[in-house]
Order: sequence, then C-alpha cells, then structure tokens
Amino acid sequence: MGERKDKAAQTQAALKDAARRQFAEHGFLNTKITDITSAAGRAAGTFYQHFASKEDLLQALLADMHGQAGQAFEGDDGPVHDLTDPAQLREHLAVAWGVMRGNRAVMIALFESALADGPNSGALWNRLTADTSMLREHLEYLSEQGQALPGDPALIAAAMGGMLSMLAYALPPVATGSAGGDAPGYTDTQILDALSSLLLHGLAGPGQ
Amino acid sequence: MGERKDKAAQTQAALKDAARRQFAEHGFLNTKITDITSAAGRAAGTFYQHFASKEDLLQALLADMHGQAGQAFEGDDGPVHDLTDPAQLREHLAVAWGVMRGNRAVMIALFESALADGPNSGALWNRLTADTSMLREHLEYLSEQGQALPGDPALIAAAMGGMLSMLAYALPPVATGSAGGDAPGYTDTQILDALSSLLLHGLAGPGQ
DNA sequence: GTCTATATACAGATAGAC
DNA sequence: GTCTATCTGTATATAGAC
Repeated sequence: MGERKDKAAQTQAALKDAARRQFAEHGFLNTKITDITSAAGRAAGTFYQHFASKEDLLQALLADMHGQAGQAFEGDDGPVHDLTDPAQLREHLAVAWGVMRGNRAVMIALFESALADGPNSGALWNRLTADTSMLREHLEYLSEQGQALPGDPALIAAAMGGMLSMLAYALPPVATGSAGGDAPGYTDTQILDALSSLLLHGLAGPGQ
Repeated sequence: MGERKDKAAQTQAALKDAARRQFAEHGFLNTKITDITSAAGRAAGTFYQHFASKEDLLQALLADMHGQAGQAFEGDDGPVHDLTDPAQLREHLAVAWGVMRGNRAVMIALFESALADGPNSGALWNRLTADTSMLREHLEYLSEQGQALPGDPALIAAAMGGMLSMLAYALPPVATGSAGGDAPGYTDTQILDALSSLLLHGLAGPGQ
C-alpha cells in the first residue's frame, strides 16, 4: 500500500471516528460537515475527497456496523430459534439490544436520516423492517411450526423492534449527570428482564 | 369580538391548519415557514404576528391536540382500569392508537422536534413519558393491587408507548399508492388485535 | 492529499409601507 | 393586520493554491 493511499485511509478513518463522536453528542442533523472535519483535525474541503455527502458517510458507518453486528450473531443457528423459550428470547433480545446500544450514534443517525425523508416516504418502515429481519424470520419459523402468534410475523417483529429501538433512542447512554431532564438510570439487566418478561408472557403473566 | 380580532383569529386558524397539512406531508423539520404561509394564502411576515417561531406554533398545535385527546378519554374511570383484562387493555390501546393516528402530523412533528434537541437532551424520554403517563398510572395501580408486572411500571409504560408510537410513525397513514417503498397496508383492527394479544399474553400465548 | 478561501443557496426573522 | 422587501446567519459544496 503506497504512502499516499495509507495517508488517505488514515484520514478517512479519522473522519468516520469523528463523525460517530459528533453524531453521538449532537445528533446527525445537527452535525455540520465542518464539525466532523474539525473534530478530526482536518480541513473542511478534505471531507469531499472521501465522501460525497453526509448521507454517503452515514452509509459507510452503516456498513461498518453490519460487519460488527455479523460477529455478534455468530454462532446463531439461523431461524430455528424458539422465541417462546425464555432463555432463547432473552438471548436474542440481549444481542439486539447490545448492538443497538453499542452503536447508538449510528442508529440514531440512521433514524434521523429516515425521518428527514419525510413521513410518507416509507423510509422509517424500511429501517424498522431491515433492523428486525432476523426477528421476523424466527417468528415465521415458529408460525410454520404451528405456534399461534399474536399476529402477522412481520407486524409483530416490527412492533418488538419498535419497542426496542425507541427505548434505545430515548434512554440516554449512561448517567448524563443532570443534563436536560429526569431521564432514568435503568441498567441493561433491568431493561432486558422487563422486556423479556413482557414479550414472553405479556401483562397478564405466565399463569392462567 | 372586534373585526380586527376576528380577522386575526381567522388567519391564525388558517396558519395552524396549513401547518398540520404541511407537517403531514413533508414533516416538521422539512417544512419552512414560507411553506406554511403560502399554503395558508398569507404573506411570510404575517407568521410572526401570531407565533414567535415554528416551535411556538407546534406548542399551539399540541395544546389543541390535548383538548381533543381529553374528549377521547372522557368516561375513563381513572387509574382503576385493569389492563390484564382483555377488553379493557384493548380499549385503552384503541383510544391511544386513535389519538396518535388522528394526529399523526402533530405527533411526528413533536417527535422530530425532540430529536432536534439532541440525543442526550432527554427530550425524547420526556416525550415518551408524557405520552404514556396514563398508561403508567394504570400499571402503578395494578402493581399496588398486588399484580405482578414484568418490570417497573414507568419502564413498561415507556416500552408499550414506544412500540405504539414507533408503529404510528413508521406506518404511512393510508394506502399511499406505490410511493417510496413497500410499506404494508395493515388495518387498525389488525394492528390492535396483534398488539393487544402480544401485550396481554406475549409470544408464548395464554396457555401454559 | 490536504489546505484556505469562497461561491451558492436557503432558512429564519425583521423593517417599513399599505 | 397584512403585505413586500430585505437583512442576517449559516450550511453545503467547489476552486485553486500548496
């Protein structure tokens, strides 16, 4: 790899890192190109040597995340999971939650970008289904096995994904001190326990 | 009421109507002040005689919605609902869903506005809790009655509200033809059936 | 490849005439 | 009260030097 190319790769990585930090702090729409270049210690014009636009950069971050998420799901047996099994449901939720929370900045950025496409573009629905495709496959498998589900697998997957992602967006990442309001400090364990239980047996509980 | 004041009230109403239409079509952030005034058949400068800013106008729309939502909840017995009862859970979800879908433009606008405050402002969490306060009260009542819930009432209420609102945002209002993607055409009945069932008994179903 | 400087475009908000 | 015209600020993207 030549020196020039190496230098360029370094700059590109610096821009992506800086973008993740800025998105995490200010959000996608509020982040200006110059915020990214400044945080990366580069000049404004350099940005366009690496990305065609802010949206283009976001797609690059998404690709990086997919690579990482693929690893998190390694060892997954495919759609043969039984989500009506407490341990398997919780494990699946834990992995999804981990990916979402570990990439909160990118998730939120994708979400803001979808919103910016307009309420009727379908972009938000596409995001939701893309992020829950694995969930949907598991549910379809259950359905084929004769398990009675609460509704259409794609709808249930979207509903579960919506619950998960809305919480991931709304809950600040850590204890942000006293910044901006009274957001609570639930632990990941509390959240996963609650969601697992709710999605497994609902409000009425297991008995009947 | 004088003529001048009457004329002003008329203009103000026209601006709010136009804003709702524009927000429904293009979203809150994408809508420019001049989009609103044009759609209302008024001049740009007139806007600021009635509202200090776009955010100020949004608050006015929120107030209008609260008035309407109050009527929808009329006859509600307060927090003594038993959400583990199928009919009562479904009824509660139906009212909430109806308000959200009937005011989709304002709901989405509030959501976009909260997002614009930044990911760590807590604005999104405040929105979520404000929109689910009634749900939380019902759950707290259940908890006091000795009903075992899946988790902290505020967290469960937020989770349920997140599921509901994300679907309300993501699903286009009607059949938008072939605009922008493959968004599905679930009916309100399908959605309410699925969510009621999921939240009442979860994925495992009622038996055990 | 990266930099500085700038062209282009547009949104929010105001001033003053009618 | 409403209008037209404009000021101000700011973001994206490009041009040309190093």
